[in-house]
Amino acid sequence: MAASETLTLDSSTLFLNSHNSLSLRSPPTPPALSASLPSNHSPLSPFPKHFPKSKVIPNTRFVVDGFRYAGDHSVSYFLSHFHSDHYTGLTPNWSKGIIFCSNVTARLLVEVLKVSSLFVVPLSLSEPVSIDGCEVTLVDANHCPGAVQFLFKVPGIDGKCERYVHTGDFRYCNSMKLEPTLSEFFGSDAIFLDTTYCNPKFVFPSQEESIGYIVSVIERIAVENVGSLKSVLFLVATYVIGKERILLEIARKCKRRIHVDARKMAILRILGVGEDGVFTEEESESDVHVVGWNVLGETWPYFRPNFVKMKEIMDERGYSKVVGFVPTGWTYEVKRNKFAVRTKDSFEIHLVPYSEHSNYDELREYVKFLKPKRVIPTVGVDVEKLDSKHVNAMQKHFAGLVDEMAIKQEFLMGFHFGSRETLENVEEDFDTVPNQTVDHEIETASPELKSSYSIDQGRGTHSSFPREEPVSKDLVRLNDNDIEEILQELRDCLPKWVTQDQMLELLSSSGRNIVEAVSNFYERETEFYEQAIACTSQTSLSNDSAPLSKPYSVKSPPRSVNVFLNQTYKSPDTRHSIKSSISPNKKRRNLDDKPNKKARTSSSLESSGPKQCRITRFFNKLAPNVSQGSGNETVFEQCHNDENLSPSGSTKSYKEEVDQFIQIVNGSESLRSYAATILEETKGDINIALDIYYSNPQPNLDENKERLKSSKLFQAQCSIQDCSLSEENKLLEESGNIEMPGLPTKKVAANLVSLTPGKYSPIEHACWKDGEPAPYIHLARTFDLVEDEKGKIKATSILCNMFRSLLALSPEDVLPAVYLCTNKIAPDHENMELNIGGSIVTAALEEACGTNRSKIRDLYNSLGDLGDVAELCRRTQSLLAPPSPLSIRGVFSVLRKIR
DNA sequence: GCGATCAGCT
DNA sequence: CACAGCTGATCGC
Repeated sequence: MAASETLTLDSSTLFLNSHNSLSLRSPPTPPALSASLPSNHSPLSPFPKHFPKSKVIPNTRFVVDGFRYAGDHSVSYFLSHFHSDHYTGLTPNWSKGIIFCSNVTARLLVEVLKVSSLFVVPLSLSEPVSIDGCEVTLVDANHCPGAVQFLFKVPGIDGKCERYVHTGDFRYCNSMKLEPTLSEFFGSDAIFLDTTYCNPKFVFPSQEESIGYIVSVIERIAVENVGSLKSVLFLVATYVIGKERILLEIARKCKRRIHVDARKMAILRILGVGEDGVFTEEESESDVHVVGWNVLGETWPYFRPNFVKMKEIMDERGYSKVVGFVPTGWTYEVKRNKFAVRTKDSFEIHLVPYSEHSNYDELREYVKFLKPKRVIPTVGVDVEKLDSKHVNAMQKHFAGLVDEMAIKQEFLMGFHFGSRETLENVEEDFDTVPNQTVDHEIETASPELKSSYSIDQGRGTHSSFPREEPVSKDLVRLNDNDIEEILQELRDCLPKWVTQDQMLELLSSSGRNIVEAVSNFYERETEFYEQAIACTSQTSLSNDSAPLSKPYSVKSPPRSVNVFLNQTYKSPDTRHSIKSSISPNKKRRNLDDKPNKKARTSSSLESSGPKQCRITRFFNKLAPNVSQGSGNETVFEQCHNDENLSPSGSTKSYKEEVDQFIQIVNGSESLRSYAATILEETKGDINIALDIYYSNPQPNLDENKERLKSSKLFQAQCSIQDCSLSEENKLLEESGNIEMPGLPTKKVAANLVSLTPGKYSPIEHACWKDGEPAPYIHLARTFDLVEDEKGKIKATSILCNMFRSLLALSPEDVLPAVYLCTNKIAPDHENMELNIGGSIVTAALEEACGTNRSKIRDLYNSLGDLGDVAELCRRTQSLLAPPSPLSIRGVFSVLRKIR
């Protein structure tokens, strides 16, 4: 097969052929078999409701290591490696589907487990094949011989290709970074990860170190006993498949043959290791003998040596000393260069940590390398039940390494799409999976496909599956009508000022995926907006995108399209948090007279957008580096420090900031003194200064200045930033009803939300108006209060009030708000965990939505954390808002409104 | 009676 | 604390 060609397989065809061959071979077909054989016109049945998520690849019928769950729902099975906990369900009578695996595993299946080769399809490493319209690649897993990881490219809903990595059992090693195919899986939709040792407490050295230790012990003891012939017996405990490397390395480095029993020898032959005679079945030819796993002692729950057995063996085989090695998965007793040793009389047992699973750091390294959208643990969780608590706990270990923005965005999208989700509702999409009915295959099935081994050779055809990256840049292959249709769709979803060129760019960089294109647009809306301004010099713009509709002009160098096309749209350099200037590190830096110009510049430019960011905007923002927060500091302490650190000396000119400010707003020098005043007030914080400026669009300077100074709102804003809530409240209580044109928030005391539920009016006491998107400040205030609140009942009530306002005024924002509550929260509180439990949020929702606890509990148990929230919000929405059609346009118009 | 599954043990 | 795998009891069709 030429390298450029891709073998194309179809599991249904293979399956039917195998069955035909089977019945030809043994004419009296067992009734059970014919019953289980799918009829020609019945499609595969849907996956069972509670099919383990970690064993099925979304949007396919591919089942990985899930033979015990085999059934009529699939004929495409994958086996990552030959360990019984992964192949349980497979028997010599297996006939429920085609098994795809590595060559080595295929041989083991056929020769050891006696599975019919008709159902086994071996695949080569690193050679993509097309199976059922999906591209599948096997790469080595550095586990036991034959163990592979599976890489899947699955055609997605909008012609976009979804990518999944299933590691099987694996131990990460650096050479994986060199695997060329793997580079196509950066940012995969999910990685199914072997989380066996996903906990920092499991520490073990590299395999090389462990092997080195064993070798050194053998050599040392051999030298010590050099006088006496054949006196010391070395025993190495292994299991059936795995840890062969230890044996090979002992043989190589100690220049010894290794004795194994006949059974082990047969396996080794199948594995193709030790062909050059390193292994022998003759005891007398070696003083290194392989023994079964539990011969030297029981390993669980803790190691208990079996010296009795060792003595038996010693006497049997005529030695005077026995040294055993137990290569256990890990040991807690790893001291510096010392492994645990148990000795008695002339026996010693060395417990050697030798793992064929990744350790904690390696897992994180791999996830960091691939930066997937999700991590799906395959081990250590009860895969049968979707115990989301466990899964979530596991996933926490990878926070910051996964593409969190993508997850959040997807999550929001899923919400707007209703049930159309990728991972959560996998089974609902099974009926629509293409090419997966068995009916038409019978005609296309080639009669010569008697043995699936033969398939491997002959029938390679060009794959219809696109080989290029999902982010395809050519639109050439589409005809004009298609393009126009897509553009129209996009036009409906985007603000009017977006140009056709910009839309084409978006489409191109999103692989023609409209959903993604729109997402990307909102990611980069500021840049696009600037481009539009630069190109058209318009000052008055369409008013259908709320945040950008205000006619303020932005003077900024027109950015060339290429500049940011060449950037990843999530590049940290271009996506600064809108509030990043108050994140602890930066703020301190600024006050230390070491302003980070770059950071300030970009964050200021960022803030040239809306004055009051929306709740939903959070999801547009780059995930902050989680390690950056010190963790224990609260915002309150932080701000306190700031005040101490910024005495009157802060009247220093802020010249750079003023320059920036003027450049951002419109460049007129007449603004200079005004700008300087605001910046002085805001201690040089351009973000706030801009907020203030834009909240007073008519700069009658002196008057404005005075107004600003006395503006309770301004002070309130500052104090929100500074987190001195009591001050703010006092000011707000004194304040009248000064109208602030263009400012979305009403002047409402920050602490109203802490009123008792009876006294709190969700509409009157909210800080924004009906129909408007909810502002962050709503959450920020609530979180401030809740954080300070010790009493659970009070905290619940505060949150409850918060949700009541959201439900009443901006129901669309409920979900983001819940999400923010249960995870990271508003920008002001970036890098802080809200110090409340999910139960309080639940209780608040319960009260706010009028649901009862058991319903929420049920949802929580059946759907998991995110699902629970999404479902809850869906229900809440259906109760409190008129049901909206879940069309794509509806979705985006909703999104547009939110933003 | 048979295969699938599980507890218990190595 | 969860590395693999065997065996015999039990379940269920």
